[in-house]
Amino acid sequence: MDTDSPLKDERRLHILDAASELLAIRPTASLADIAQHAHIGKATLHRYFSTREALLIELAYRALNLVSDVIATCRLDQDPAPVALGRLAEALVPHGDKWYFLLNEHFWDVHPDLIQAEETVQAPILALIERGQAEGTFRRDISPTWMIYMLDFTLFAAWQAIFDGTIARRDAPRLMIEGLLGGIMTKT
Amino acid sequence: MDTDSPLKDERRLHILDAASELLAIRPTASLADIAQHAHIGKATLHRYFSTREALLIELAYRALNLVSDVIATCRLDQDPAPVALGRLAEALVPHGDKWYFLLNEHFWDVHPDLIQAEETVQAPILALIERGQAEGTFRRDISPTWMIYMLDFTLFAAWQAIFDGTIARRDAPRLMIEGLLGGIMTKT
DNA sequence: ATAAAATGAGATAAAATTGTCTCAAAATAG
DNA sequence: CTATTTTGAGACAATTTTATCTCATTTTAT
Repeated sequence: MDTDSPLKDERRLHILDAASELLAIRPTASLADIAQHAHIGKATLHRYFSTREALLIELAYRALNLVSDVIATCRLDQDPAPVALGRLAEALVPHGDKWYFLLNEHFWDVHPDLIQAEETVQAPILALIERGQAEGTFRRDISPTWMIYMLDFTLFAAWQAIFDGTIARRDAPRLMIEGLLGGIMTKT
Repeated sequence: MDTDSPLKDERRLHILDAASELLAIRPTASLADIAQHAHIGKATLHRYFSTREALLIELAYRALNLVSDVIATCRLDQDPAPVALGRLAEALVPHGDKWYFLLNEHFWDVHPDLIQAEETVQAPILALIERGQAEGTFRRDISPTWMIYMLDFTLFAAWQAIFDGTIARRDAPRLMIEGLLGGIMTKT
C-alpha cells in the first residue's frame, strides 16, 4: 500500500468499515452491494481494493488491529476478572461486526501470518478467564472455551441488537455484561 | 412437490439437513459446496431442488416446522418460566443450525406466508418470557427483546461449539441453559 | 481560480456460480 | 434375478458476480 493522502486513507477505512457492517448482517453481500452500502461507485471500490479477496484480507487485518488495540487498552490483568471482562466487553461492543468477521471468515489457512496475529488476540482473553477461575470469581465447572464462546456470541448479539435498533447503544454494554457475567460468575 | 417414495423423501431431508449445517458454518457456500457436503452430485441436487432459491425456501419451511414441533412439545406454559425455558433450550440445541438459518436468511419480504409462520414461532417464546417476568423469576429490568437475542445467540453458540467439537453434545444443553439463565433470572 | 486527481455510471470482459443435459454405472423395485 | 429408476461425473449453457475500462463530472489541492 502506497502512501496516500489522509483523505484517501480515511476513505479507505470508511469503505472497510461499511464492508464490515454489511458482511456482518449479510455475509453473502456482493461487491456491488458493498459499494452501495458504502455510498461509493463500484469502480471506486475496485480502485481501492483490486479484488474481493484483497478487500477481505485488509478487513481482517483492520479488524485484528482494532481488536488488538482495544485489548491492549483494557488492562485485562488488573482488577478482579469480572471487572476486567466487563471492561473488555464494553470496549468491544462497537466493534462487534469486526469481531464477527474475524470469527467467521475462512481464510486462515491461506494466510498463516493471520493465524499468529489472531492468537495474540485470543491469548489475553483466555488468560483473563483463567485468572478469574484461579481467583475464584469465575466458575471452574465451566470450561474457558465455553466462556469464550459465550463472550463471542453475546458480543455479537449486542452489536446486532444495536444495529437492529432494538436496544439503545448506551444500554448495550450493560445488558451484554450482565447477561454474560450472570452465566459465568460464581454465586456469591 | 409430488408424492415420492419414502426413500426419496428421506434423501430430500438429508440434503436439506446437510445444506442447513453447511450454511450455518459458511453462509457463502455454493451449490457445488452443498452437494459435496451432502455427498451427492450436483446434478442430483438440482433434481431435488430446481434452483438455489427453491432449496432455501424449502429449508426455511423445514426449519420452521421443526422448530414449531419442538416448541409445541415443550409445554412452555407449564412449570416456572426458567424450567420451561431450560426445556426449550435443551430441545432446540440440536437444531441450532436451522435456528440460525431462520434468523439470518433474508427472504421474508418475498414470501409473506413465511412471516406469519415465523411469528407463530416467536409468540410462545415471548409469552414465556413475559410470564417469567410476571411471576418474578425473570428480571423486569431487562427487555424481553434482549432476552430473546440472548436465547438466539446462546443457542447458536452451543450448536457451533458442538459442531466444532469443543464441547460434548451431552454437555451443551446444560452449559447453554446455565449461561443463559444466569443472565436473565432474578437473584434469589 | 485553475489544474490535477478522484469519482460514478455504465459498458464490457473475465470468472464463478447456477442451471441443464448426457450417459454409463449404481441403486432400487418387484 | 431383471427391468426400471436414480445417480454422479463432467460437459455445456445461462446467469450473476467480479474485474476492467472509458469519460464527463465532481472534488481536491495549491
